[in-house]
Amino acid sequence: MPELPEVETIRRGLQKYLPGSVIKGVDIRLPKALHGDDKKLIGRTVREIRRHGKLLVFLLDNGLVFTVHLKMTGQLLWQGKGESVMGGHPSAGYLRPLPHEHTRIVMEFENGSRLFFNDLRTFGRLSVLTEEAFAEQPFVATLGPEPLESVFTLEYLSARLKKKPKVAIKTFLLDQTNIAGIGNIYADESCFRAAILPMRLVGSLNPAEIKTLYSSIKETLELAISHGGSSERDYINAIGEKGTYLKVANVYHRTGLPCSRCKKGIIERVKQNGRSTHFCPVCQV
DNA sequence: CACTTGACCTGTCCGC
DNA sequence: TGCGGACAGGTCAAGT
Repeated sequence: MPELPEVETIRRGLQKYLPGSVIKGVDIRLPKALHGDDKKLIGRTVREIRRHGKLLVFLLDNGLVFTVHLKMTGQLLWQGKGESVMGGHPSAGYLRPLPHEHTRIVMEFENGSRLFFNDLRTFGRLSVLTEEAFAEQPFVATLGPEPLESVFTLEYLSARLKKKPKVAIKTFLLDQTNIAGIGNIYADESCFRAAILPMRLVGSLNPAEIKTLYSSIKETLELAISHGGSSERDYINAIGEKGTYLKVANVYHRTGLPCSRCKKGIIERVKQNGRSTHFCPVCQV
């Protein structure tokens, strides 16, 4: 489900409400959804919520963290004491009281608020570990730079692209060790913004195109965050609201519709690495 | 070594 | 209406 803009939207919501809350209990309704020792969470205070790519990291006191990866259909919903934030599922197009049958973990806090982890497809995970163990996780240790932070420079992107000339541009963008947080929607949308075909090989990019791709990635992600992300079916933020990016999307889920830029092309969809790739065959070259 | 495919799951949607 | 197959935001292991 969620890519950088969606996870960042959830993070901002949680960061507003959660810090200072003390964990009182953890109800694990699907055992495999939690890795590590949940008993260590009891009595800990949530200090801060960070994001590394698509991974949410909850910093607790005493050097402990818990992480949440939502994978395809995960949701994190915060409910204040006595409030009734509803959990969307799915595609149903309506919200239901929490917990419901796709609620995998419920965290209860001393102040009466609760955090619900819903996940239809059960790919998502909550992990409890020390800060050191977290940093050593292969996925974290090899994660590429945050595309909206200063570490992600044009020079970095150029150098990294030069190392993988034979892979398709979209494949490069989806590889989390190159750049953190880009998924299928924003890979396609970034390529459209850059007017570059996603299936082209990295080695075919000239310096001007690399520069355009660089700014397109940043602009696309910033625009998506400003829309609160994309709600295709399952995604809702920490308080149950949908994101509106798909209303301004140019190619994702617009197969067969006219191109918003050149007005001539009809958006096409092809399979690339087993996933859908959307593009305008006329103005993306 | 680098790249591709299948597996992990549940659910929806489309065509016949 | 029923049924089979394709497809869905991600990542990892296994295979080529």
